[in-house]
Amino acid sequence: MHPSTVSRALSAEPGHLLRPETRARVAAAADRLDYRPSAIARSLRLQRTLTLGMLVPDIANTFLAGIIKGAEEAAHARGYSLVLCNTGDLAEREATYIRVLREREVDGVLVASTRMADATIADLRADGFPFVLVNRAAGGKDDLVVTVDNTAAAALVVDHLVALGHTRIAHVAGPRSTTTGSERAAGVAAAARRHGVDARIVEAETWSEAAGHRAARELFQVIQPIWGSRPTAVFGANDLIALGARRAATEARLSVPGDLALAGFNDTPEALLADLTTIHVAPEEMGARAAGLLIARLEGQPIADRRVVLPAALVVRGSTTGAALGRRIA
Amino acid sequence: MHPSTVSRALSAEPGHLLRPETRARVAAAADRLDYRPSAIARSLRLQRTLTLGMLVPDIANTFLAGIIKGAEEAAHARGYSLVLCNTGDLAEREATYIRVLREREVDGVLVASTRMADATIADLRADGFPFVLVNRAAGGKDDLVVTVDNTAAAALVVDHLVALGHTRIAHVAGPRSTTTGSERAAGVAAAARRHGVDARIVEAETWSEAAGHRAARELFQVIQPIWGSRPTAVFGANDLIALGARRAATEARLSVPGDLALAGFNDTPEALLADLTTIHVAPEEMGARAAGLLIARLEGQPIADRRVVLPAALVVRGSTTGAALGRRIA
DNA sequence: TTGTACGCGTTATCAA
DNA sequence: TTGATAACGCGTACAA
Repeated sequence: MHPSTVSRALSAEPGHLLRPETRARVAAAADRLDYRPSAIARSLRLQRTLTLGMLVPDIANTFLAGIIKGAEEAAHARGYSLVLCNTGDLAEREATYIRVLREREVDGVLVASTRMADATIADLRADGFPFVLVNRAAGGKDDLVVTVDNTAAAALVVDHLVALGHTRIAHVAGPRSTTTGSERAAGVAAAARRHGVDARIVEAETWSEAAGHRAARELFQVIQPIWGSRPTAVFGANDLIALGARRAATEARLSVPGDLALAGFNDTPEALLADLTTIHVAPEEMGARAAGLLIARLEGQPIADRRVVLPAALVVRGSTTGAALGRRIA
Repeated sequence: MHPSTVSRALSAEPGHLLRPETRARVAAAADRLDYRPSAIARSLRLQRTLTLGMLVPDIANTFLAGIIKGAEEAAHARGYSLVLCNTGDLAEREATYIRVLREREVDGVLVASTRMADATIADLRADGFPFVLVNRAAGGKDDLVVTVDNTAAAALVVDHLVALGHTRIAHVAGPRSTTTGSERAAGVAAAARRHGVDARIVEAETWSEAAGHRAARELFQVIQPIWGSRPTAVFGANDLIALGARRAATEARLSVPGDLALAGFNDTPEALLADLTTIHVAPEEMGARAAGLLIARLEGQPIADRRVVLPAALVVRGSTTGAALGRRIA
């Protein structure tokens, strides 16, 4: 049996002419010896690995886990594997991972990391290395992006709170160094201005419950005295931050929604548990779309939209009943 | 410049004798051309990919996400990458993924999948393919395993409930087809027998909140009438199942912990949110230990313990105050 | 329809 | 100390 014949027999390409008998003989032998063609050797020859890299700030974040899940599923369905990299949103680790992934010659990368140093991403762009940005804004106009309209979604929350009658709204923003953090904060500011209501913005250091807690505690202790009276509503830039704010509120003897309305962003399982009003985004679809976009790019398929903006809808739950305003709404 | 010289210059191996000048010249050129050695070609030559596969039933499960995070971190620290595979605990997908991973010649696999068909794992064993089982029991005596003592941990929960005075305890078990599910159920049964208390066990179809809800609803509707009086405590085989049970309880107009004590397993962030008594396990350490064990095996390092059993401690929270028994405990 | 020859980019070995 | 050579396992152009 000759290697090239085996290769042809096992190839999915219909272009190869060989008689059924030979093909069958190869299949039988392969089965008997449980022969596995080496993807490594194939990658070396074809100059593609059918592998994608994925940069994520925190796997343990349930929203990001959903994105990963969707991406992995979509990638696998198209014959691609996914190499997962947890960056902790640290620029240094991001750069290291990008280097590792490129040495391993992944065909492209999905970047869900928000704090990605512009330099690193600019390198990718300059080198023409295929990538898709997920759940974060683009640097360049030509980048492939799957995201939500953070500014508009944040405004939805403010609209909702204002409709309930709130006029003093605090926003615990995500890190300003992240694209999502600054976009959502901008959305809050713009909407508040439009409604003519008062909004104060404090910044959480990270996208975690703990950082939300710290920032909200500072809000209640520092901002509130300056503001004069306390906010009647707090909007956390993601669900975790909102939950941290809830803990700080509890410590300040403020009940939710009795004394304080509370809203988050992402509609993670935690938001449902905590009965939190939030912005619903479909993470698995986001991941799947991103992987699909990257693979389309890799395989030279036509790309309709370079920027996919997924819908983001307000989900109203018990944490914003208006009870903080004297039960305006039952 | 000659390829082998470049290889030697860029190699980390200290065994290579070459003069500093040459080394510097290579480094300079590599830098100028931003040359990246091909990990693919190296893998082909060295017959190892420095890549691990990881089989997980559900990335979106926060406990598993923690395991993945720990494993990825540990792997990366040792120079390995991690290919993530989400199996949904489906035997067919597990088999497919194993095939893909072996074709890609990953050096070994971490198996956190609980429902892994014995046939597939037996294949790995028979072929001498390196693997480590994480958070699930071993099939074979010689397998490498990182787990907790599920039986003992489940007994801890029963001990706690009995100490509070509960005598009718219901366990919403995980799927019997999973090793963790059956071990925890066995632990409950044994502990109940030892204490001479009544325990009923129902089975959730999956490790999800929804399945926990369904099973608990059945518990309240079917088992309870048979039992005569309702259980005063429900122990879910993981936190999600417990939260599903809580929802079913709420629907049955039972308050927690007023009418019903509730406990879970894993101490996920959700358990903290829901103030759930649970068994604390350190998922990141579990993942890290598993990756470490696998890499030690791959690199021929001595292995002290083939079976690592991590500590599992009871964390008592508000969901089991004894209020269900007329506030035996304040 | 099948066989032959070559190259993908490394690194180990041997020769210089 | 460095250069030359072979081999890892595959896919493909070309020859037979």
